[in-house]
Amino acid sequence: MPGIDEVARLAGVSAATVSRALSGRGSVSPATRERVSEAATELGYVVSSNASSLASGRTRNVGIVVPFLNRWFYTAVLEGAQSALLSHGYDLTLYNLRGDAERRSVFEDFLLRKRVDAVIAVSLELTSEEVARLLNLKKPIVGVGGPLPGIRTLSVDDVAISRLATEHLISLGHRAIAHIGGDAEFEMDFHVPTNRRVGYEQALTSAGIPLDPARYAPSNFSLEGGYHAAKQLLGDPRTRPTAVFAASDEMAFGTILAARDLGMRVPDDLSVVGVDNHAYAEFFGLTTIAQFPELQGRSAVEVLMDELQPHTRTIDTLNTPLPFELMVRSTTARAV
Amino acid sequence: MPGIDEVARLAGVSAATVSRALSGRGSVSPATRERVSEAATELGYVVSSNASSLASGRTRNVGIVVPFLNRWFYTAVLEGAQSALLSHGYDLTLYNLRGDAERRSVFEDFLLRKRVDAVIAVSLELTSEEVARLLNLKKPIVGVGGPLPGIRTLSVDDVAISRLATEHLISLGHRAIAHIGGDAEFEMDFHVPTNRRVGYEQALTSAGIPLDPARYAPSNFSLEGGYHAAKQLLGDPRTRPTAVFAASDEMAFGTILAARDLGMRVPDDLSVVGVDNHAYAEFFGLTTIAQFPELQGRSAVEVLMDELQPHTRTIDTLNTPLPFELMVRSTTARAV
DNA sequence: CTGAAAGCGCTAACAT
DNA sequence: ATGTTAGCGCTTTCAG
Repeated sequence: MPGIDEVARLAGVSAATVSRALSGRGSVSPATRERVSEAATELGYVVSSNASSLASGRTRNVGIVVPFLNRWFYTAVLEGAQSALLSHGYDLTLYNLRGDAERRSVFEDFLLRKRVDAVIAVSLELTSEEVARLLNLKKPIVGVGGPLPGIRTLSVDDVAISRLATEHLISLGHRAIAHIGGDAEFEMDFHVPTNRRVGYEQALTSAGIPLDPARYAPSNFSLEGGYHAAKQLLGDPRTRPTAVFAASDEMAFGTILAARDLGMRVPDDLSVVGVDNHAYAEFFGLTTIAQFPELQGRSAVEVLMDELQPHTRTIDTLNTPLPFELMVRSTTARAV
Repeated sequence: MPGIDEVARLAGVSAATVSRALSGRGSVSPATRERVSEAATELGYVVSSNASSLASGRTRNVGIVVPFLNRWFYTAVLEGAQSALLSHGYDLTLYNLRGDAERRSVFEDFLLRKRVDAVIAVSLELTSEEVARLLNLKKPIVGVGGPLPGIRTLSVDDVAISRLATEHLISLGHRAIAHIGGDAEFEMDFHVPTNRRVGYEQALTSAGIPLDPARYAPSNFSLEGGYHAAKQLLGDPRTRPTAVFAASDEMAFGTILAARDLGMRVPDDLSVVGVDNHAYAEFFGLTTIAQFPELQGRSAVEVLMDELQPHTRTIDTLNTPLPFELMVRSTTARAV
């Protein structure tokens, strides 16, 4: 492992120049820069991130905090963020909060070690103390997926998404439209559910369809939860809805399976629409609202990079609202 | 952000003593240790990992390299590893290889920055050059899930797993047992498929059941892939198997859905067994072989910790073969 | 058991 | 554009 001095010697310059040439900060003549690069590759030199960080105060590393790993949405955001960071030359340190002890130590120790230049918080509901600790870092922070008080957040417009989903069903002639959303417990961590429900209700109201509490089933965003909620909703043939809007694709899959088990055909007897465009959505032919979580991760990184290195920005993701898109497949059809 | 000197001043000792007291290396009297800890908490002091790493050569950070994030197995391993690392006070830097450019820079730049004390490679098929680079780091490395030439690896016994799965079917009286495994392309990244097929064939042969190439369908370990492979296998009613052993739960789910679509009942007309104990397995009532990927991640960390801090080890995960377990649910039944 | 002193390997003024 | 000089904030000999 050669050090900067050996590169300097080989290139016939000082260590300072090597540093400048390799990092791109400060001016170096093209010729020297070239010689330095060659010397560096020849020796297989790679800067020691610790020494560099200590001296410069920059770590080229961002922390990303997620509540779980085992849900499709988080890993997709993570992939987007990871790949964007890599292309900017940044490392990504992962903090998974699954568990109270872990949660405490992440906020009270790990994030304070000055190992990160910035933090991305994914779909987290944080206590005010946790938010305070984050802000105390005096580092750029951006949230993805859920509004955090005092922290800038990238989120899709959940109300608009569910309005769109519901309007799609209405436009197909459905009026008996049920909704499977989140329950109180789930709300704690996401507060996405409420927004989705609001959009659903707005759409119904605009269409002059009265709201019916019996058409709402709380669930937990999982396949299994969706299955049980759907059974509940579809069980009574006299009150059966003709369409279900599920607040996540996984719950929509559960709904499709429940409908089959009840002998209903999708979409003939029941239309189903979800939200996410999950990896399985195409397989199930699920009509859904895509929300591009990878892009969300990517955008979060762009926002941070813009703060970290103000001139480097390529595209203006900062003021673009996050996109979503209705993907019409084969689980929705005209009401009979 | 207070520095070590302020803590030293408040505790009335030198910076060296603070360092010793807080890190646990070198001897400090209990009384002093106590005073130092108090001073540290009072000031909210947390060591700067960069300064510490630079001075000590230890980073308290391990890198984990995965080929994808969007498969259940990887995130499960990741969760296990993350949580184990956290409890040891280590950070986890994630490298996701999805893409050639990314792959190159991970191996040629990122891993060389001396930011990690050790590396975990998950289910990776590496070129010999990549392996060489890893070994060149002179850092502890452990693989999870696939044998890497020259690198110690933790893997379940895939042959034994699939022998068990197949024997379970045989013991239920099945003789027409099909297998859905990996295809050539997939083999590149995992080489798990071959082992699974070997176990399947061993079990059949031991039971005196002749192998039939028509009973094997290659696929790609996905739900969709399993679905199509199963349709192929089950399509002809005259040659239909009475049981299917799928090399992953996702493919098993696909098989179940394909069977339904063909009007077959599971397990009455068809028994299905998978491998993984995927999060959805219980929902589908799938009989499967659990392989505890979280534990695999956890064990990988224990192995590394054992090298990094030789005396600290709690349990002996080093010489224990990785466990797997047949979970009998409701997709397997006696052959009719 | 504790303190003083010498770096770890780089970067950032400040000169030139 | 480049070199010189101080550190960045800790850890670790080495003394005592």
